[in-house]
Amino acid sequence: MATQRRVTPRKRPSQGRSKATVEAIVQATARVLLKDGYEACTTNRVAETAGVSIGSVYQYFPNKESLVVAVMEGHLGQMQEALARRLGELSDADLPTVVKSMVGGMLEMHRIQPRLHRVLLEQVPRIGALKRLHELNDQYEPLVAAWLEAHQEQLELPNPGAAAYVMIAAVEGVVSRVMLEKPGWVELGVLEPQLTRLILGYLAPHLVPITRRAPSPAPAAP
Amino acid sequence: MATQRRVTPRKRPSQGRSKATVEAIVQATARVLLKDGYEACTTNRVAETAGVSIGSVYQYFPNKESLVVAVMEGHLGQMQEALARRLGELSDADLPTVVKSMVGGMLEMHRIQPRLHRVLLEQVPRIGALKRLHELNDQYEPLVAAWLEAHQEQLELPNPGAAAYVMIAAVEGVVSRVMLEKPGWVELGVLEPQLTRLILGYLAPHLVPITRRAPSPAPAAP
Amino acid sequence: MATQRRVTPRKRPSQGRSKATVEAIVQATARVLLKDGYEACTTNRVAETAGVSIGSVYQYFPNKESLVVAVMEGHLGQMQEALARRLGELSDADLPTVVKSMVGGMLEMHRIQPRLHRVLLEQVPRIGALKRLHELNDQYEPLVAAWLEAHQEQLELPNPGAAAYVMIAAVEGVVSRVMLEKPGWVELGVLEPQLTRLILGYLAPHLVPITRRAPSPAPAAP
Amino acid sequence: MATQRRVTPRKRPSQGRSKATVEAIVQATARVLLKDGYEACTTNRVAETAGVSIGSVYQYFPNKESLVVAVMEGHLGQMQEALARRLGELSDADLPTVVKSMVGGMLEMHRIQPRLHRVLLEQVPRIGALKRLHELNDQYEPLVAAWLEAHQEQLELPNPGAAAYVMIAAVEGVVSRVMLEKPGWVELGVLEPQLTRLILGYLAPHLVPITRRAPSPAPAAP
DNA sequence: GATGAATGAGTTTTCATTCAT
DNA sequence: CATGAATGAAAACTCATTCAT
Repeated sequence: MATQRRVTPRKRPSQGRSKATVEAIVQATARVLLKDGYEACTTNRVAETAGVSIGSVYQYFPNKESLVVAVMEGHLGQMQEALARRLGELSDADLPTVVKSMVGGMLEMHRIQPRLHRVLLEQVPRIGALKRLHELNDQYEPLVAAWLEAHQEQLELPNPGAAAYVMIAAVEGVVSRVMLEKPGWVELGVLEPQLTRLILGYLAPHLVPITRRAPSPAPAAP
Repeated sequence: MATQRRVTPRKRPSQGRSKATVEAIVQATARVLLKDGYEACTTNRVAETAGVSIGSVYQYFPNKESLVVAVMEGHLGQMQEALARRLGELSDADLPTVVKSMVGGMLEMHRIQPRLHRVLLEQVPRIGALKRLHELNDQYEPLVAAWLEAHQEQLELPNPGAAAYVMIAAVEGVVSRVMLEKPGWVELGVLEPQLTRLILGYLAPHLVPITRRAPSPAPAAP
Repeated sequence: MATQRRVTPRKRPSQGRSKATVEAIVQATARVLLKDGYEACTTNRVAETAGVSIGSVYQYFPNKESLVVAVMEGHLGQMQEALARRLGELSDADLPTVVKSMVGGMLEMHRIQPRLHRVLLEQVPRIGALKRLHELNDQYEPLVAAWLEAHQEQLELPNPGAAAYVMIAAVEGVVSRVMLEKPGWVELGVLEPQLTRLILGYLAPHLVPITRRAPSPAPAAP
Repeated sequence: MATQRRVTPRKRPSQGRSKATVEAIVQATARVLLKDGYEACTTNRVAETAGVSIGSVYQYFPNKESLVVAVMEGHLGQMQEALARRLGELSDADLPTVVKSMVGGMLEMHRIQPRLHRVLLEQVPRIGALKRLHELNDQYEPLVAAWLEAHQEQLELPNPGAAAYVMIAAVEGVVSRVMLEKPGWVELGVLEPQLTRLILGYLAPHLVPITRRAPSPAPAAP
């Protein structure tokens, strides 16, 4: 389809000054992406915004794509950390805790630079931000799968192998979309209980507390 | 952020000859997108592939973006139809039928031109394919919501207002991702029961059949 | 410099219907020139404005330039007529009458479609409207020269051969410019006496009436 | 009518190298205009003629029009200077001197690149060369008007407010036209005395020397 | 004659990238 | 290392003109 090319930074900046330059360039790229969109994000504009010459940009980055990739990696790295903080250890946690961790982690990681996230997802071609986001999620599949396996008896899983994957994908899918369409739901706390129920109902329907006549009214979509 | 511009076709073809031309152009665009990716999808290449002159392309489409939009609209239109066929009427269906329709409809609509779908999602900037896909889904929210409301008694919904939305988003999120990462699951019939259980567990956990010791091993991801 | 090409209409319309079509096309050209300027005056737009197909335009006009030339010829023809009406016969007129005729004729001919005149002069390249306008004026040089020669005795002309030319050029130059910069002057009657004096002072300074202390204030430039 | 767009240079050249580039581009534009006319004056041809890449042209000029404007500004600047040299100070000069300065200044400024002048006037659309030329002239109106006012007593002006304008327009009109139609007249010295008489007869007819029976024959128009 | 779909050479313009200073 | 002038391939797009119907 399309030709591959190097997207990794050209050289590691060793000295402090260089490191600052590289940082400035990456931040400038993010800023331009946010302010003007991908199409208007030219290398010259990035250089200008960063306050360096275009030559300096090419000192550290082999091409334009690598600039955007650097921004994406930085952003995904932060998301990764946010998720890791919550999901890091769930070895001996009980089911509600695990579900809560998962849902909470997903929500938290999507609170990081949501506008930049949107631009990376919707506007940047070829970068494969969606794929990388999925991969990020997938890293936790083994962890979740392991826990599920370890607690199989209390669960009602017809297909434990697929469960971790489906569960992660479902939460990520809902959160991701809500962030784009109804960001208010996250802040209002509407989303979290729904997701908790969604996952709990999936893993262990018999443990879902019976909710008779919920008098709580539906929230207005923003 | 970025400036808007017209993406609607320039003029309606009146004669039969020109109608064929327009069709050829749109199909050529899709073909080039698939074969060479978005970046290589230049207007001249589209014209060449369609077997028309570049002038004819601009006779009917104001700019490059409008070409891709036309492809997207055609594709989403087909998806829409596929979903509508299944979800069209669920007024007096029972719960399992409704869930099955939903899940089945989503799966079916994602079977349409999955490679083109992927290109539109991952490579085409600014077009907002993701957004449009979400909008397509959202059209069915009222339908599903109405059904949920009509059958509230047999359900266990703490927040019926959000339920339809979450439910659709979850299924779409999982299906969409599985299509990209594990397309085999769909054909193998792995996904459908999982999604059915996911939604059933969400809407009415007390109705999920108890599955003791499923001896079926997890399928290997392709 | 640039290549010559045919600018005359392709064929004379013989039938009434064709004549109407040609007329419609020429008028449409003028209308588009006025409304949108030369750059936006494309053949297709002219055809559309005229309510005929582009093919019909090329039935009667060999190329775009001939369209604009036709407009110019029509316009200059009208100017020509206006001037001719005044300058047609001055054989036995006296000096003030001749000068008045000249100045009046120039003023009158510049009252014809001044906005179209401006567009033709300022925007249309290659057509040579300025040159044609000069040529139009120059047609009257022999007439004026003959009169001057016939009345040499009462004049004070050091170079009667040049006088007609200079005189015409001066009046045309002033009128033309005033039309662009201070059109109000023409209507207010400011210009005519000045031009009369200019020419009379040139041809026969001793005949200029002595104007002591003109208390009339200067008119405000619009 | 037509949309405005930027015609000013894009960036000021800072280094010596780029200053030479800009100069080469402007000169090349003038050369191409002269040699091939406006229609054939494409940006690529200008770049080629200047010996720079097309990219360098767009580094300093936002579009084609701005190139031609730069040429026009340069040309008008030179004209301006030529006129200023003569008209700069006429505070305490006497009438014949002032008239001579005016006429001489106009003639001199029209000796500057007459062929380029013609191309700019006749071929270049939208640039408004005629208007700018008028504006250039008009700058001197106050100067001339002030002088006229200061010497009102010795003049015979029915409308001093209009006099300066009419006078300038008349001379410019004649000179401009003679340059196009009878350039020889300027060199042969035919024009200057005629214009002097024209203006003198306008401002102070009683001061025009009586010319009896000029035996000099009229020169043949080239 | 009339139509308007089709043409395609030719233009302007952009922008990632290089490299002399 | 930093600079920014210079590059030029390549893209989008226009519009006068032709010609089959």
